Amino acid sequence: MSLQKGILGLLTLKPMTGYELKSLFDNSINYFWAAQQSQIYRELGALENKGYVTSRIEPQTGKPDKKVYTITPQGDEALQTWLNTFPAKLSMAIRDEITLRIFFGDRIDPEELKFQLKKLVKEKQEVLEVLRAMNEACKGFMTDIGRDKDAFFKRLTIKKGLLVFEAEVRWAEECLKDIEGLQADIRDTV
Amino acid sequence: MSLQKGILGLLTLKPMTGYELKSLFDNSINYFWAAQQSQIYRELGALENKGYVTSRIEPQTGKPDKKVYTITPQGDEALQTWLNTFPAKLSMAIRDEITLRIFFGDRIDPEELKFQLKKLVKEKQEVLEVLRAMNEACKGFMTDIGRDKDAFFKRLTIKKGLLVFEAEVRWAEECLKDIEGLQADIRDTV
DNA sequence: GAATTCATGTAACTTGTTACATGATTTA
DNA sequence: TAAATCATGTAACAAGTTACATGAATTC
Repeated sequence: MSLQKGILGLLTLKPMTGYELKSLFDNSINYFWAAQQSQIYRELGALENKGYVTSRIEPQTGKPDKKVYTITPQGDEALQTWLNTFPAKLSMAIRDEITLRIFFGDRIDPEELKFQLKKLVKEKQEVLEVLRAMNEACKGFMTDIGRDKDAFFKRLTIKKGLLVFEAEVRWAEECLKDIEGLQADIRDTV
Repeated sequence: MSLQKGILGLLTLKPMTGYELKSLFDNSINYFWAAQQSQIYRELGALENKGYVTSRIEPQTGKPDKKVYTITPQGDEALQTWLNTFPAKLSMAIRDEITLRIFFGDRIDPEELKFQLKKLVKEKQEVLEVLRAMNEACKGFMTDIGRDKDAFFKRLTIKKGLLVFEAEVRWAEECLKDIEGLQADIRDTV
């Protein structure tokens, strides 16, 4: 359901094709809501069946035809209803594979583990750089606070990514240090 | 797939029933890997088909019969293979509903938003308290470091929960402050 | 007397993932 | 010439969610 609401929300910005939606997901909200392209097309179909979006085909020359989706008043209302009704439990189920592996870390070669943790740090730091750039870009629209409420909320979500990913990087770095300590201890006791 | 590996990993501790596995998931690794009871039974069936676990029925008096699952050498090997082969991308797709809602926060009543954020803080802080207790409990097994490698890795995962959830609480609290600031600004400019 | 714990599961459904298929244009 | 971009989707499968069904024993 939430993916449908995410699509509706993005369509309030402007009418878009499935393809454009996919790249918007990837470039703006991917760090807190990921979506596959096949899922987007599927959900767009479902939304059209419900009358929450309409589509029109725009022929193009040289490029494939576009199918542009527009949110309807009913779609807008459905989005608003969803926004007004928070679920009983806000924190969702987590599935974090790297942590699961580390839980069974005594069965993994420490060197391999360290290699993977370093890779994780690199991955997360790349996202952090993007988020920092996004944050700076948002500041521009924030000069008169309270005016651009939209940029205000976008920045809150960016801040979430920054704080959480920074915590993850810090964790991975502490893990690296601890594992090295463990290795040194094992060498000493032999 | 990972859920199956999680089940296999927990079964290395001791043979267990689906019911016991569910409560182990809930009480120990829930904060980084959640599982539904119906999913656990389904995956246990799949694991049995693959020959990764075997089951025997233990009759009980007064209580329903138990079906105790034991990991097989093949299951152990499958787990080991999985632990040795890390995926190309370590960070998994995130779906974080509260952040999605805040992204469209300009369409939500600020008072409602604040109420929900406070609820989120409370939820997360409850988990944090459990994690802190778990962390203290683990310390007991850590007096001679390097010995109890198992407790060592369990603590690393606890640390992840602590750092990430603390970051989330900090974020929610900053959000609350920022939203109050926004409300004050709006009052002033009217 | 109602709710919780213990213990099994099934059924129906919704979401998410991976791979495939098509085909022109542009960039490296 | 190979890869990436633009643009549509389908098919098959894997994983996750919600609700239902049964039933004794225990606790509030």
